[in-house]
Amino acid sequence: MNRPYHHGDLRRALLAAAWSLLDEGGLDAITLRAVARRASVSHAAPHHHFASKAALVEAMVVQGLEWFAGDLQRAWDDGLNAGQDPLAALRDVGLAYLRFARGRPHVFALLNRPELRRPAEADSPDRGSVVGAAAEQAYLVLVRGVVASQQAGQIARGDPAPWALLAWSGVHGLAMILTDGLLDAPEGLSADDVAGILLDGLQHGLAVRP
Amino acid sequence: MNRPYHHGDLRRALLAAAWSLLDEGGLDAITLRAVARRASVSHAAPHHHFASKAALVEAMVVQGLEWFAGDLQRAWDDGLNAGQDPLAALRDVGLAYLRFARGRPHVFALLNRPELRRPAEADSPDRGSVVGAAAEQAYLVLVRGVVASQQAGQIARGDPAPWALLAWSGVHGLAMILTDGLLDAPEGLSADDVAGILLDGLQHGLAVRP
DNA sequence: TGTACATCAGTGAACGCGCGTTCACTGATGTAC
DNA sequence: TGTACATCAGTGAACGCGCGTTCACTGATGTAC
Repeated sequence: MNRPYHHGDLRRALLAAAWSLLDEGGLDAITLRAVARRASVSHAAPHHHFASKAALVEAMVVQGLEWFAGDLQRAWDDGLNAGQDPLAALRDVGLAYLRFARGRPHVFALLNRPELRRPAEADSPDRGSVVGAAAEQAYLVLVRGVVASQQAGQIARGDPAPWALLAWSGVHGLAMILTDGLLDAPEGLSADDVAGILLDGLQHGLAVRP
Repeated sequence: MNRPYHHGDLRRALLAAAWSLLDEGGLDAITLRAVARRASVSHAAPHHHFASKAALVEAMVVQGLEWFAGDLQRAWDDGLNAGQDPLAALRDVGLAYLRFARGRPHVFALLNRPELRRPAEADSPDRGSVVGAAAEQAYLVLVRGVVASQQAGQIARGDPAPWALLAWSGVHGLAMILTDGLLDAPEGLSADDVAGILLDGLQHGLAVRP
């Protein structure tokens, strides 16, 4: 292959290389040198596109959060478009959450590394807020779902935050258990079964009590 | 201080040093050299007590799981001894879970590193099972609580595993959120408030529906 | 259309760093007699 | 109670490793005229 001296789109290629390394070996597998190697470029080349390793990882966190929030939003929209009531659509958001975590466990784990979501040093004062804004998008999908369910009379009125937190905790906890967790899934149950059980339980927990 | 040439209890001192490093800086702060430094010993000394860094970390995981399971068991016993019904005692187990996670977030995170709970290589074939047995102790506290609640008529009969999973997911998810998570706690709520809300929600989700 | 030149985006050698591990060693301890 | 000696538990120097980063460089590209 007759590669020109200039790559043309190295920044994108470096990110792609980093994602594939992450999927294969987790965060520890990401080093600037490995990324450069996989992109078939000298190990100093990435510095023209990312000022430091931290900058590369930050770009990944932001992109990962966008994917994640996008998946959740899409599940919500699709549910409503299919004529579901808000609580059922919210359940689909939970399923999308679990599907994301199971489909790309290392990406999911990356998004849950708190030290990557805080400004590391004074050299990037706005880092926390950029990342924080991306994370907020995901949370807002959930809160909007809770509010819509309240308006439809399916969840008790009042501050939606506690309900959103309950739902998020349950789904997040199960996602951790399935990908990372202390527990194995109970014998004889598939991950989908388990997800269904959890979401049923949450739905009962959230539903207005007659 | 007139330290003798032989330390006397270096293995224990090394573990203590490793725990304090973990609490201060997380898993990445644990290196054999740093542990030796903190124990005021040359950096080759730990090899007389731990064959490798992995062996040290494994010892920590086992000890951490024992602490964790012990806290849960104690909460359950104390609840029953105080005359509570099983579901209320189970709620106290959840509180103990959250208290452990918040009190020693890096220890909690350590217990949730799946790569540390699997045998790393063929050189320790029984490693997974030693660690797994420790983890199982914690889970069994929960399952026993669910079974007792079922016998008391507070949770619907049948396979306790799904209920245990629901409870574990909710508490585990909240623990992750409070220590590591994507979300901040809702404004104006303390972590204890949030824990109370979650546990109320779970209790409603678990309770037999009249 | 051609040419001069600034800028961009790579290369490859080199830096210092902390790491886990190995090694020959030595001082301290405990035991047999 | 002494003494010889094996064993234990440290020391400190050295190893190779991969890392992030820096540097002087050079080939490719785009632009002004």
